[in-house]
Amino acid sequence: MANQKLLLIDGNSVAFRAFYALYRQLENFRNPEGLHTNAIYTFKNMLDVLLNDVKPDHVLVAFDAGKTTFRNNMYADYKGGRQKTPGELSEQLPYIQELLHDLGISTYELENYEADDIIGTFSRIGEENGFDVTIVTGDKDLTQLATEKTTVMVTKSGVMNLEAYTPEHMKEVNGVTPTEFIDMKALMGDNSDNYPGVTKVGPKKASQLVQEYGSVENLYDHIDEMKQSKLKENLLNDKDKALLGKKLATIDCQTPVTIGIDDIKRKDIDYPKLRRFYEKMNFRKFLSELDPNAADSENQNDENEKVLMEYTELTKDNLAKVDAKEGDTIVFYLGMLGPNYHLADFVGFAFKIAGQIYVSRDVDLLKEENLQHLLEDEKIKKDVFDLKRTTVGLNRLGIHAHGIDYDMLLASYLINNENNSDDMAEVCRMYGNNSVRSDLDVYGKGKSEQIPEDDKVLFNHLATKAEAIESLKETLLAKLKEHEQDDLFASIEIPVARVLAKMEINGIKVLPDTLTQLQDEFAGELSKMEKEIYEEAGEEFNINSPKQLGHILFEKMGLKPIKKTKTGYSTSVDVLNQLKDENPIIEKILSYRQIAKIQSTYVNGLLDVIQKDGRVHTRYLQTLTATGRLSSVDPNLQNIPTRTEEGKQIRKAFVPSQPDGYIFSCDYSQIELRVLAQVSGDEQMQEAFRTGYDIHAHTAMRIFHLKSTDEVTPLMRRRAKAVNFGIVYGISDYGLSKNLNISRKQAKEFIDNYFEQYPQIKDYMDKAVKVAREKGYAETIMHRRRYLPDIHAKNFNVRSFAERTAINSPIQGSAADIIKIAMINMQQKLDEMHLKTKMVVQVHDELIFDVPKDELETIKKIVPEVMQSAVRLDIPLVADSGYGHNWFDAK
DNA sequence: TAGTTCACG
DNA sequence: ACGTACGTGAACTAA
Repeated sequence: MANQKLLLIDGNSVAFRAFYALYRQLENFRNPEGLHTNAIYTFKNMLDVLLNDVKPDHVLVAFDAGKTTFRNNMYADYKGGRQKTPGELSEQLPYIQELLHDLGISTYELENYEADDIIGTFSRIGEENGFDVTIVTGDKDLTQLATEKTTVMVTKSGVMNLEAYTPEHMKEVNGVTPTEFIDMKALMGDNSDNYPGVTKVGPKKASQLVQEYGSVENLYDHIDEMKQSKLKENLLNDKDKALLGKKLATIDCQTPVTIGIDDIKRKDIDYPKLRRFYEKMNFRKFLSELDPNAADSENQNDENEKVLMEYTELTKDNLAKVDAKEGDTIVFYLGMLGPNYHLADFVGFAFKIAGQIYVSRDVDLLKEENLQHLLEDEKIKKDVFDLKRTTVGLNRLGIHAHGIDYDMLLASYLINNENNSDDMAEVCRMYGNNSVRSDLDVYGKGKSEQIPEDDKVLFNHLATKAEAIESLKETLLAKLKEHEQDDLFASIEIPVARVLAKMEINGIKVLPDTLTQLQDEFAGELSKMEKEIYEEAGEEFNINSPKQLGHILFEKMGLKPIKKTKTGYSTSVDVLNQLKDENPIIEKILSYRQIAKIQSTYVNGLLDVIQKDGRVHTRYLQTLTATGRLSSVDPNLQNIPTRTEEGKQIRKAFVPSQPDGYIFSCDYSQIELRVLAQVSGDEQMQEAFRTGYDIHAHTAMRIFHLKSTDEVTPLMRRRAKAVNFGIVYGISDYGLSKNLNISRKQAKEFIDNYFEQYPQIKDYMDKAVKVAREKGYAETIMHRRRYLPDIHAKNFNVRSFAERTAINSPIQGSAADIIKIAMINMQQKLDEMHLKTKMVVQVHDELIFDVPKDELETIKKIVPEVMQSAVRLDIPLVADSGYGHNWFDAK
């Protein structure tokens, strides 16, 4: 018979991980009493996985008892300086214990000892009683307990991802055995436990020493044999620290526990109590798991209680009841199936007017005179969830919405774009409203997506949405105000949403014939290249498969793999570029890839999305990016090729709606660097922009210490340009060296020179990071926020990333603010002047127009003017333009 | 559905 | 000593 299984869990450490795994959801996980529940929820999820995997007969969850332990007697500062447990977590700990008891799982804590020691003790007891032991923790310290019979599982990222430390795995990771790991820690110290170890000895050196000497004691016994070095000196100086470290690092496996192995056998689950617990915590998922049969009625009750709302179903006969007058504010919700509102089926709609809710599944009712009037009258204000979606949807019904001044989706995106969702249920939940069911729930997904047949279900759904838009409006507006974002909301995002709706509805004309021509050309080239590649390779294979390609290049042909990915060899461009000279096949693969990309993504991709009107209608996602930029989908019009000759051909298919008209394009010159010059206030760079220099040449002159820009060579300019870009991204010498293919040292020199020449930019970068640390977010010129919780991360990489983000976001985001303002002003100008020209595409720093022949001269004049005057900065904004009979010629 | 690659600013 | 440029979307393969 197989051994019995014992599962030991480090309660505090796992709760800690669980808490931070869902830290971003902290405020979404609250029970009705306001208690945070994210750690409890995640802990239970993880426990389920463990119980299922390990199938233990005995389980113990150990907790830390008090503040001080026997280790503090040896070293007063043990764990000193550690940030204290956040209140939002400590309030959850008692409930985790309660949950465990309801589940029939024992918990234990022992005065004067840490959870580690309890676990050590029970792993020993378990082994002695013939158990296979599994330990689960978020703390690597416990890996010293790994033996042939004991496996230590340590959380990697999040909670669900565990790394199993067996003695073999320890050897792989640290180069030492589990017991030797104690000596390793003694030498290197432990920052988080606040003991120092030996000066200048880190994990690598410590591991080496332990491998050589076996233990700290043995090392010092033989230290005289070591030849004189800084290391030896440090070891001698810090001998006390090393010996103390060893004591601190050693887990006590002989603690005087007052319970035995039989006491921690799993007991029966107390279902009634567990149910009450889940109810108290508002854990609907676990409740429905409890007994799936009862779940339906449970949910039903729940729903009835919360959602059964008063509403009137609208029909042709009672339409007259629905009425509002100028100055009134009403709520409107238009339901559509699926994300693409240009094509989606209508589901129904809801109004809330003067406390009354009206619903119907028949959207044609909206065309009835009084309803259409409600929606089109500018003076009757409408509150909605997703202005753009609603406007485009109504437009398909021939209704031209006006007077939508409030959009719940946009508001919640501005308040916090981090966990923003376009699912209304999720947005509501963030603000403590759980009444709205998610569309996924109500409509289903994929093949089984459908409109509920039951009127009650559908109407309740629509009604709760109308209700929630209204009931949360005050909260959201107050938040906007608190963030000083009322202006950003009302004067930028709402108006730009209206502009975007117009652009999407209009679409841009794409000629299928131009694309099919390209399709033939590319198909010919591709099959030719394919043959050549097969010949060189000596066999046929799928060139598009990185796996197969890697096999051919690096195994069959013996080229040296430069980079690896998670799954195998990397075959990306920069790898292949480095291998170019090795074999002629490389060049062919590169060209093949390039053409294949253009063929599948752009030629075929675009052909698939041309609508009946001969146009493509993209959707601009206004509530997605972290920085405030737009993104574009179905199709993405923001990444149409421009860098290669073949790619550019695609642009020839984008044409004006009238055969003799023009595509007019206007883009900001260096907008991000100009924003940087503005927000940093750097005199040198501002001066360069004011005098209209070529900014990259100017930078080259300065960082290479030249007298004039005449001395700048193309190489210098190229390098200076890369540095300018790097600065915007939050530069590092490594990144720059890789980008420019130069040494890291040289890259560092460029950067140092740069900061010397533009000192205020350096100040800006430091300040951006500092401010983000203090406030927890970065901000654009228009108060658009980006929260950066990772700025406090312990992990260097995670933190560094947040720091670069703190530098980049205000720059990228302010540039996004500026072009949004330009778009609003531009549309207003087009309207005022009654022009037929349409704004059709936005590509971050560029606007594209569909211009009738006779308006070209006007447009040439007003577009750059409007863009350049969007905001007033200390330096000029410059916009360059071009035009032609298609997008290709518009440059 | 995740991972890789590559198109854009 | 750490291991990196910032922001996106789509196609494809392979599980």
